[in-house]
Amino acid sequence: MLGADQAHKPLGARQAQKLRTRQALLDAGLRLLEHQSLSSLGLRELTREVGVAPAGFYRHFRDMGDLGVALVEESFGSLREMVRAIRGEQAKADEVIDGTVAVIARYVREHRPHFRFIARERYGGVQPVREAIADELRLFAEELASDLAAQPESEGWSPQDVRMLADLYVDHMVMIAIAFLDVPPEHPESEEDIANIARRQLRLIRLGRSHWLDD
Amino acid sequence: MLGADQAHKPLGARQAQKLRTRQALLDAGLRLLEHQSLSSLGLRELTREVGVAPAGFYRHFRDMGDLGVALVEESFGSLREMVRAIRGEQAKADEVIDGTVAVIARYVREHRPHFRFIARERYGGVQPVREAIADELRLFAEELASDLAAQPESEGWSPQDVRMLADLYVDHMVMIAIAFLDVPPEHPESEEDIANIARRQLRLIRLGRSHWLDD
DNA sequence: CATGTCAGTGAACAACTGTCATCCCAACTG
DNA sequence: CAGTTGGGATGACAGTTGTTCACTGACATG
Repeated sequence: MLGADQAHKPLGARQAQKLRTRQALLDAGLRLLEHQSLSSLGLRELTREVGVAPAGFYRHFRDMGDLGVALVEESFGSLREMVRAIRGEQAKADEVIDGTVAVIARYVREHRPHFRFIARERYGGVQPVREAIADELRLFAEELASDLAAQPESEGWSPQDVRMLADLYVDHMVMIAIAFLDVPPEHPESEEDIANIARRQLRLIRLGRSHWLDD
Repeated sequence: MLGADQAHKPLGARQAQKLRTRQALLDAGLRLLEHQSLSSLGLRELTREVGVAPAGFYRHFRDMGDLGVALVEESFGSLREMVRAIRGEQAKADEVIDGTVAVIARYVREHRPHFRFIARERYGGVQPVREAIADELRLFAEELASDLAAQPESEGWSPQDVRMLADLYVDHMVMIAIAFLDVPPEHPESEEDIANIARRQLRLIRLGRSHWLDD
């Protein structure tokens, strides 16, 4: 009755199976959502794909929006690794930009369905999912803002200006990731073109940043 | 059999009525799409709202995607006026930015359902609609690029760099418009906050532009 | 005035949808 | 080893969905 054990090692075979079905539902959902949006995904369509009775869905999720929120958390979970990778490396300005674009490209390459889902549902028809994505992105922007504020280039900047720069960066990084989504996975030759444009755009923003206090 | 008359004045009462129901379908669609996405909008749900038999829908559109594409054209039709308003005025740099943000705000205020539709379906589940939106935005970016290229600030710029700047501007203007979407129409007091952030972001991009060739 | 065109109708189709009460049986608990 | 728990299956419920069809009647045309 108390849910998962406090110690997470000895997971009963009972709840292990439950988690497996839950994960199967999430995986199948992500697969089906590659070519349609969440609001048009049917409960039976999903359970049919997994091989589970329709009623079994309710053992794991209240409704489709609930599953969508779970998918948001899963997506941003793997994105958080990407963020740490960017924040970790301290290097020259151009190297930071190159590394950022490379990490975005890698993330999209390795988590394509996840990010496609995020892009599609960011302004999609299911409100709780929209809000979950907005929350995650806001959290992302706040972390980036505190990083930027700690850098010497931000000396003399007001907190509001740092935040507006962070928002600009986050919005644009999402746009970059979406651009990477369009390159066909079978032959990623055009990926370098997109990366080139993205790098120049980020460089232009950085240039604007370094002259912000020029008067 | 030849469709509409070449002279568009003497419109038969017959086809006038047809256009009226077609417009009624588009209007009702836009209304219903305010809180859901196109892929979840049902054909019967729409015809019921208009007061037309379900089969009557096919007299005007092949399917829902077809109606969606028509809505895209309608949306960008009113947006084109906004673009002309921005391109028309020639003024100091800061005034251009202020005017741009103001025009975006006005467009969203006056065509809120149209733009909400665009934002939701830009990466939504219906492929033809996605492509129609992408085409319109690409056209927009090309026009903006030719405008930018004609300005003295672009001297020495490669066409590719002008285009990457135009893409950056277009993407960000869309983000600004989406931000305006979230302000409640009943009391638009927070609109000025969003406008302030948007102006500073555009100013930062312009700053980067003016130092692009600095070395 | 007669004829044909065609936007819109109403009925019927098969397939699908979310939801529920119920039972089953493997896995846990003491 | 008994008893309880709970994930999953079953089958049925009442609606809804998109699509097709023959049709009607107001308009347009010759």
